[in-house]
Amino acid sequence: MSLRHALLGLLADHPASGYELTRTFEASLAQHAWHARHSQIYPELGKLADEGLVTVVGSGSRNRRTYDLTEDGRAELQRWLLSVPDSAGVRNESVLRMFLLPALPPDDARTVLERFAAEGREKVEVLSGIRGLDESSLAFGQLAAEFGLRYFRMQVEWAHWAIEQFDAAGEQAPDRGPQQSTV
Amino acid sequence: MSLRHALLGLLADHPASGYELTRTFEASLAQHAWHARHSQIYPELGKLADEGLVTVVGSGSRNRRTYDLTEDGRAELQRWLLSVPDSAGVRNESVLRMFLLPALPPDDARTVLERFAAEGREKVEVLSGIRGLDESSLAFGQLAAEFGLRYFRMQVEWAHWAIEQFDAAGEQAPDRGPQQSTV
DNA sequence: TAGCACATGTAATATGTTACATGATTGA
DNA sequence: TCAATCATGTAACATATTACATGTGCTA
Repeated sequence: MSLRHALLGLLADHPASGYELTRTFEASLAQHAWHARHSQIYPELGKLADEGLVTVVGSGSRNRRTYDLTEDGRAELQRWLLSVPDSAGVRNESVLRMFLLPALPPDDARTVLERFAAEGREKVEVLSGIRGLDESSLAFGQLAAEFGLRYFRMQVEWAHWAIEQFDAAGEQAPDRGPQQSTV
Repeated sequence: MSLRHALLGLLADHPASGYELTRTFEASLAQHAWHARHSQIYPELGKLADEGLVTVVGSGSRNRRTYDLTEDGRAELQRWLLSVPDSAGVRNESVLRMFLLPALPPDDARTVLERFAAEGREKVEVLSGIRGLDESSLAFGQLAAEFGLRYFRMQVEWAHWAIEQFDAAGEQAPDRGPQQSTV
């Protein structure tokens, strides 16, 4: 039930439409926190409205409706934020791939690790630009951007460390001859 | 379809039963990579066996069956590891909570951040002990442990940074008086 | 002989993805 | 007027969780 709390949390920042919320998910939450598509967001907003946790505060052209938190919604959000999470239930396909790399021939593993490091460097560059753009208020976007920056720096450093490990493992077994790639 | 690749990846390390795989998920993958329960693992092993990607290589008491990769299974695993992932689809409830903290009164946000930092410190301590225990081979467990160590150090540092931000935001608006907690 | 860890299985429910569907508004 | 973006909705399917269900082997 994290989707509904994610929606409540975004609406706590400012009222928004389903469309805006969908784009905020893509831009801000999807990377490290929570991923959701519009096909899940629109029905959930409907349910939240039925339950009185959000309410429609405006409508525009193209059937656009703007939602805001109700008092009940804010209370539920705060209750959830202060509660102690029971279990994580983390899902991260990139990290899963990295953990399973020993199943590849070392040369291929290195190739994938280089790719992982390069992706991290690119993300760091993008996020370095974003940081500090809006210093006026402490919004969730700033917390997310700083987390992302630190995360991707860690990703790059870990990948370098992992490449060293594969190199060292290769040197310890030089009798196996040059490693054959499967690609 | 990452679950099946996670299973193939674990079996690439060594043959295992559904029960062992379930425990490896809990101990090694669930934290950062992929979470799965036995109720999902057993049926998926059955499907993988039907499709010829894994095979039963032994059975013990209590209906225990040990699975191993087939050649097809290894090929599929390597194909997947070398393919470029399309979209992440990340899910991490702890991080989601942290990003939404601005919805709390600053005092409560700080409390939750302290909790987050403390959790990170504990994990770092545990993982510092694990690291270097099995230096003989480069197994996925070592990649995961090192990633975890670096991740939780980052978590602690980010939490400290975030606490500073909340403190600074509080000082910029001292006219609002002492912040009232909702708890 | 009781309690715990081992070991597997499945049904009902909830959540999430993919694909299909529709149409308005804006800017080149 | 064409393409892109805005804006929402839903049905079919896939994946994941929770709860229920059964029994074995070990050890104190």
